[in-house]
Amino acid sequence: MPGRVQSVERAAAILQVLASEAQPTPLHHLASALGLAKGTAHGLLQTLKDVGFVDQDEESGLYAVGVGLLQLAAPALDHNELRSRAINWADALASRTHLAVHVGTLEGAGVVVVHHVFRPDSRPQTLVTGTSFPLHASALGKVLLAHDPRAMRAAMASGLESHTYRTVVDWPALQRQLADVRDVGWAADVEEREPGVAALAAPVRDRSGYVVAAIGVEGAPDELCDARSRPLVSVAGHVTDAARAVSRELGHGRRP
Amino acid sequence: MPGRVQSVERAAAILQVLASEAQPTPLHHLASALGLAKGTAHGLLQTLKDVGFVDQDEESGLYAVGVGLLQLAAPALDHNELRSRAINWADALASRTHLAVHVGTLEGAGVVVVHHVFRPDSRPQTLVTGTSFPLHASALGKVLLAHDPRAMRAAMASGLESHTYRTVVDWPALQRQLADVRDVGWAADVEEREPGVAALAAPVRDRSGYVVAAIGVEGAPDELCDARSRPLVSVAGHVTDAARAVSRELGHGRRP
DNA sequence: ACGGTCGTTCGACGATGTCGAACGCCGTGC
DNA sequence: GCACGGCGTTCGACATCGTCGAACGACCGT
Repeated sequence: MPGRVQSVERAAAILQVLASEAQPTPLHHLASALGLAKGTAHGLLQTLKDVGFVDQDEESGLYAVGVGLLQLAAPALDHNELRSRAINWADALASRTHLAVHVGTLEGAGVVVVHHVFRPDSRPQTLVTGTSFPLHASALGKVLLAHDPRAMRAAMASGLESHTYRTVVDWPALQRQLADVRDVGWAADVEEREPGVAALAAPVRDRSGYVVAAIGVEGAPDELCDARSRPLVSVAGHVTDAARAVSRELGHGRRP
Repeated sequence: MPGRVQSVERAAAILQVLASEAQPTPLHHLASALGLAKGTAHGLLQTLKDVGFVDQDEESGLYAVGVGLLQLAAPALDHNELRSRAINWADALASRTHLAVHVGTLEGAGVVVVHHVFRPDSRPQTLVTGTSFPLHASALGKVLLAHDPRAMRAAMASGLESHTYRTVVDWPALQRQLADVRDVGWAADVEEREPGVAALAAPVRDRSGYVVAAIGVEGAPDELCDARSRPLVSVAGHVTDAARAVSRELGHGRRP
C-alpha cells in the first residue's frame, strides 16, 4: 500500500498472529503464515524483542507477545475517563447481580470490551477485555446501535452476519428492536452472539448526553431471563441503575 | 543498530511517547520529540492507524494509543497461566486485608504488575496494570531479587536508584534485606518506592518450585505497619497464604 | 486580509529492508 | 555413533522501500 510503511505492517501482522495463538509460536510458523523469508521474520522479531513487544523463550526458542506490550496498552486504557469511572459501579453491579459485567465502547465495526468484572464465584472464567463483539449480535452493541449514528453506519457497512440461529440478520427486525431499546432504556441479547449466553446492557452518557459506552451483565439465559427467555426486569433495573450512576460520574445531568 | 528494522523501532518509539502522554498528542510534537521529519512521522502514524495501534481524533487531528492495541495485549496476558490462576486469590486477599493487591512478574529490569485488584472501597484509585516497579525499591521486586538470579543480574546491571529518602541504595544493606526475605518468606517496602505508600509481597512458585511471580498488598504505612513502621505479621500472613494458594494452583507441591 | 502553523502529499534519492544461501545446533532414526 | 533434516540465526548483495525536503491546503489568530 503506497504511503504506508511495509515493515511496520509486517511487524503488526506478526503481533496479531502471536496474539491469536494459544501457545508460543516458532519462527518458521510465523514466516510461512505471513509469506516472509525466515531471515526477514527473524529481523522483525529481534526488533520487536528489543522494544519489548515480543518475548522469546530461552530454551525452546518460541515467540509470544510480551507483557511489555501491556505497558503501552494499560496506561493508555486508564487515561480513558470512562473506564476509571466505571470500575467501582461495575464491581457493585457484579456483586448485586452475581453476573459477569462488561463495559464496551465503539471501535471500528464492533464494540470492544474495555473493562470486565468476573462474576463473583470460583468457576473458571475467561477475560474478554480487548475482545470485539459484533454490534448487531450483542447487548452492548445494540445499545450503541440504538443511540450512536456512527455505530449504525459501521453496521450498515459491514452487514448483519449470523453468529447463532437466534442472531437477528434482518434490518427491519433489528430496527424494531432498536426502537424498543430506545423506549425501555436497555438492550438484550439472548443467545444471539453465542449459544448458551445471554446479556443485558444499558447506555452510558457523557456530560453532553451522548451515548459513549454501554455497561452490561452476561450469564446463562436462565440467570437473566424467565422461562420464556424474556429478560428479567429486576436484572435490567440493576443494569440501568449502574449505567445511570456511571453517566453521572461522567457529568451527565449536571448543569453547565 | 545493525540487524534491526529501524522503521519498526521508530514506530515503537511513537507508541511509547503516545502511551506516556496524558493527553492526545499532535504530529509535530511526536516528530520533534523523536527527531523525525514530519512526513516520516506521518507515514508511520498512518500505518499504525491502519493496523489499529493508534487512533486519530477526527476534529483535532491529535493522536493517541488506540484501544485496538489492547486487543493484542489483553488476550496475550490472559494466556498467562499465572494471571488466570491468581485472579480469584487476589480478590480474596483484597477482601481480607481491605488493601489493594498487585501481582507482578520480572520484565527486563523491573517488576511489571500483571494484575491489580482495587482496594474494596469507593475512594478513587489508579490502575497500575502494565506499570513497571523498580526491583530494589518495591516489595514485589525484593521477592524476585531474593529468589530469582535473573532479577539480581538485571538489578546489578541497572543499579540502585533512589526513589525516596528511604530507598535502600547500598548493596550490602539490600543483600541483608534479601536474606531476611528468604528467611521469613515475604518482603516489605515502607515508603521506599513512593512516599506515603507501603507494601508487602510473597513469592509465587511454579510446579518446579521456581519463583515466577510475587503477589502483594499495598496501602498507607499505618494500614500495614505498627507505630514503629514494622510490618504487621497478620497482614504478612494473609499475603503468604494467598501466595501459597496461587502456587498450589500452579502445581507447586504436587508429586510428579 | 495576511501570516504562521500544522497535517498531509509527492517525488527523488540513497539507505535500509529483504531474501537466498549458508552455518551451527539439536533431535531423531538407523 | 553417525548421518540427516529441521530450525534459528547470520551475512552480503541488491533493489525496493523508507525518508526527507518542499510544497500545498486548511485553519487559526491578529
